[in-house]
Amino acid sequence: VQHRPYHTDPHPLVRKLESIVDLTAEERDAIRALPMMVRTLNADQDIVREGDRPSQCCLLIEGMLFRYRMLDEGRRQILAFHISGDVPDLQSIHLNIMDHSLASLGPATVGFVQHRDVLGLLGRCPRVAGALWRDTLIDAAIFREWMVGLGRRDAETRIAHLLCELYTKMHAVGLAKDHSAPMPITQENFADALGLSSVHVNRSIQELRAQNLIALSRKTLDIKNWERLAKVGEFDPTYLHLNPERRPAAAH
Amino acid sequence: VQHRPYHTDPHPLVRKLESIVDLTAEERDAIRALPMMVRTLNADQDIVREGDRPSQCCLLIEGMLFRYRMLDEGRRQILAFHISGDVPDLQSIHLNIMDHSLASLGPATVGFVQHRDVLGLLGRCPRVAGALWRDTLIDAAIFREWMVGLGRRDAETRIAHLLCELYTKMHAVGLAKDHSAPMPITQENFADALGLSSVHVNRSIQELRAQNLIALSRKTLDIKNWERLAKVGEFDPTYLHLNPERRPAAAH
DNA sequence: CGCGACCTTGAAGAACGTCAATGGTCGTGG
DNA sequence: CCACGACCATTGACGTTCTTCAAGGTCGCG
Repeated sequence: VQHRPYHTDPHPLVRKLESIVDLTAEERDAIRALPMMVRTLNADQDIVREGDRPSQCCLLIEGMLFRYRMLDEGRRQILAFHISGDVPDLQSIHLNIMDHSLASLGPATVGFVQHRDVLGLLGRCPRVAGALWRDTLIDAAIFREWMVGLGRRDAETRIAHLLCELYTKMHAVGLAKDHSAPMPITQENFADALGLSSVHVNRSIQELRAQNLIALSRKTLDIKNWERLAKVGEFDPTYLHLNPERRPAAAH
Repeated sequence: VQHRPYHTDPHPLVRKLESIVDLTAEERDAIRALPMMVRTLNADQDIVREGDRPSQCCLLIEGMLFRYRMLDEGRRQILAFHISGDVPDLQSIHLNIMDHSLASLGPATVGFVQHRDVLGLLGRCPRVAGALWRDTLIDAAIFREWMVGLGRRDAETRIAHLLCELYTKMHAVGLAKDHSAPMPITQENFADALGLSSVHVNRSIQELRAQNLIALSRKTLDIKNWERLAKVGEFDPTYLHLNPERRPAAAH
């Protein structure tokens, strides 16, 4: 567990926000000037836990994070996966108690920013505030889409949909291309995100492989047929509210 | 379908926001001064639809609304239920295309406010803006809680949880008391909200009745044993981020 | 080379869905 | 006031999807 300041380009938050709005030089500088303590995490380490009252937010620099809730008897629901540039606990600025936990998926690098510094930035840069506000609304839209899957889609469709979503999000910020994406998510993680057992996830993934839609190995996803995967997954990217030109190409 | 201005007390948005923050007289006046066109709706009428690009927001004055998404073959997922004082499509200020639809559950009265007027209010009253932001974050917290239910709870638990949530929300704004609440939600609505078939909802409700936890008839819910219902439903109201004193009394 | 983490497989059972018919209740119009 | 229709709740029989349990198998890494 190390803590150190961070001042390297490209700043992940700048990259993320510029996929939503164009920033002025001043706005970019204001973001880069945010005091941030950097910390390196191993796999499966909690960052904030349900019940905590954090005084800082967490910016994901590298790796993936996930949010989750635990129930008794080991039942777990994963609520979201996050990629570089996300601020998964931005809500803690306005809701002082955490109603879920946040942890690293694989090894990850995060930066902590004090709430007061974030609030200062939001006050000084209304357009940045707007972009972050918009981003939390997109988060909520993703929650809704997951609800649709959890409530009304079968296992194979849920998995295909999630893979399309993850690829699309990574593609939008430049973390994936050519229908290939880093994928440090185990089948048990998928199960907990999709409300399934890991056994059934395994069998459903094999279905997708058998149809030659994907290759999904230890740490990477390769989409072999984007259109058909999107069709099987009932994937319509409207809910991600991306710029059209940031969506994956329709062609295989 | 009628349209007329609205100037009556108590203003539902004032009542709702005062359950979150205390408002000054100026803030109350600013809200009451919002130009609003009132419309009366029958049951099951769409207000905005997936794909629309609205230029106004909808304030629910009386009755209940719900948000939903349709899939093919009649599959439907209800995403949220809303009560008086809610602004279910506030997000349309920042996300210009609707990714889901909004409709009335029973007969309802709503007021439409132009985006530009809402934005004016938010600019003039930062604390109102903060309260509304907080409210959309609570919405997102409710989505997460529903994801937990859809993914990891069985039918009986899901229903009990939803009933606890609805009663608690209504209680917080004074729409329910004495463990009794208006409930214009059909079993088919419950099914579409909980990711179940209406047949299975029916059988699970009968389970709850048999344990003498609830009486649920045409239009009202009576909770006969709050503690045990909350226990069966694994209900912990933390995620609603209410003032502690606005929660239902622990005693039966 | 051995250990731990993850993936894969088979068999049996539980939870939930589907289909189809019946019954209740409420408002409405004759 | 009664009869009707619409909408909703209820019931039974039967299928399907998914879970659980338990046992290997594979891969990477110290």
